[in-house]
Amino acid sequence: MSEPFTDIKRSHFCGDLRKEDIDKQVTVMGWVHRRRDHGGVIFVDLRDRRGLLQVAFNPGISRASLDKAHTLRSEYVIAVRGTVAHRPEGTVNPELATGEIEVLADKLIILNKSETPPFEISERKDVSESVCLKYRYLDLRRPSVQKIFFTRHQMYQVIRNFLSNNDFTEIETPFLTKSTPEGARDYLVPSRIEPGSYYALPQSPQLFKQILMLSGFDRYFQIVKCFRDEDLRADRQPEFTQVDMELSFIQEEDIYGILENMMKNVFKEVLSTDIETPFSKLTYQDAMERFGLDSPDTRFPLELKDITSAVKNSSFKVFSQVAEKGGVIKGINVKNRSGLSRKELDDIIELAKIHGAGGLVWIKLTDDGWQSPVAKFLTETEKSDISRIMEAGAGDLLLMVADPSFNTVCNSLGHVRLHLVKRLNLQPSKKFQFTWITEFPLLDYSEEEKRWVAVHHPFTSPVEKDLPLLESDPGKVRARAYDLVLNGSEIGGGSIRIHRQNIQSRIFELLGIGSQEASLKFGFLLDALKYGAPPHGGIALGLDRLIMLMTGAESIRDVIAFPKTQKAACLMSQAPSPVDSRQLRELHIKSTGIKK
RNA sequence: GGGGGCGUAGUACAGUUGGUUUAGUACGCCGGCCUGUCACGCCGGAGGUCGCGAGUUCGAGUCUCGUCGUCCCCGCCA
Repeated sequence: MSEPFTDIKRSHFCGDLRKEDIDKQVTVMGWVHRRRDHGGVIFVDLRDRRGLLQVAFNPGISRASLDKAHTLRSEYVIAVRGTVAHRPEGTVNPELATGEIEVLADKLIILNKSETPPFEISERKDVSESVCLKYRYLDLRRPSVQKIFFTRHQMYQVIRNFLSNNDFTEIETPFLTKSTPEGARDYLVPSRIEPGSYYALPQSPQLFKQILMLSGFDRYFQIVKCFRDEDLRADRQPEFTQVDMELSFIQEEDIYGILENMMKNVFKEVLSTDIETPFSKLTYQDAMERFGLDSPDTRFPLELKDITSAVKNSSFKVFSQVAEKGGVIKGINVKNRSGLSRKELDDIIELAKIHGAGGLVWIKLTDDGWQSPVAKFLTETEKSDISRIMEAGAGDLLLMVADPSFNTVCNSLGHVRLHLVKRLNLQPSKKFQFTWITEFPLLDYSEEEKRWVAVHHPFTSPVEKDLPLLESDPGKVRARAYDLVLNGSEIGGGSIRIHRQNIQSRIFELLGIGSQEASLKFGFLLDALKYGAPPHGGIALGLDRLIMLMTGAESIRDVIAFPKTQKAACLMSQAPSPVDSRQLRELHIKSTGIKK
């Protein structure tokens, strides 16, 4: 029978009591973590958000409480009054922070009972993720799970304090906003008042934060949810949190400096870790050339080398034909790994193919010479050129990819590289390696849409001296855009924006967005730009990913209190779900879906 | 949209070439015993739509097809 909660007040958290509290009368409240019933004496591990505390029920202290304690079960919510006592000789538990003491209970109140939970609230997690997510409220009771959210909270506080102390103002922007072209698919919200019209949930507060700069706030930030209706990944959720910021009268270096200081603070305050500043910088081009990816993990060697010049005339047709088409041949030298098995090589080839490569050529440099399916095609000159470029010697394993597309070569080898890092269990040179990726291309030609599309977004400023290339060679124009990469994960990105209307018009023209369409889609920003826009720029960091890296979480779901599955469903609330037909009528919506 | 993995008591798993009993094991749960345990211990007990639906077969947890859920990846997404 659960009892009323009156005339009783908690005096301490369970996890906070120490031997300094011995002889104190305390009242603690929490959940029955575990009960050990010895008949004549009962121990209960009582859990609250601060930790575990052993409560002893002893007939010498209170017969009534002991009798009542027999009825306790896992996850009952109880209040216990008692005296803090040193544990008897030999019964101290060094595993517990409170292990030197226990509370001798003289009063027990059962505040609430619990059904047997579907799984133990234990740190030995042998429960599948979908069961955890269905009962997320129980999963969240685990101390290790709670710890992530305490850490996350702490990170928020450091960020807010830092930015506030640096003249940033936190301003909220609308969630019910306007759908914009470009970028990700929007989540739409139908308008009840305006039939056939829709709001979109923001993919980011991009346009609004630029407007705030035009309004003269000078520095803005917001810790804010963003929404993107795209397929999920281990590090992608449909709604996620960014710290979004925008600054006026600044250049790239100003933003780098502020972010570096902010991250220094975050890591110091939250993890007591000193990180190195300024962060290293890599141009997009160098990142691709050396690491194959635009979010390179630079903590490991195994860099890509370009061997096009060495094999462009090779009698191995795959190489020579790719070179003829203007493609490249790149390779990785895996030092002292010529002993890798056929199976492992096959896995690597398969991985390269998944990432777009037609295939992958391997060469084992053994003491008996070059062992490879393509060895017989290579001349001695070609071999020595390859060896020179790749700094290869006996015992090494060379992996090469050739493709007409530079990006395909880099991307596939970049992923092969990461696979090798994991497979060979290479140790990172640093725990946290931040890198700025700079000089992204402004535009990318979309074969699918047959037009140029913005790599970052359409308001990103081109590099001033590349402006003449806008019309002549758009693919060569560099953007004043930058990404922040931590240990091979992109955790943020931003750019200096276009604040001059004539340049914005040229960009829209390139993107095939007519002036009519432009004013329809984001006319308010274009209008605003006419009224004295200061030079401005900003950045946004994905806080879910950042906290993942800080806590070592394997999945983004681990750092979100109520995450969604890969099909964007919430297993706890059962969202999304069908709605009443009356709701649809009010919203002037008729579903064409055929979910049985 | 595509490729791959997984799905068996509350939970985590085992289940052989398709044929051994009533589909097992551990934890949890229920009952009993137990005054120093701490993943307490001992004795006993209950608990199964083998995800769902077809098919092959004398016979399916096991094979085939479909479907649903979940995870990883490609495309997509900064």
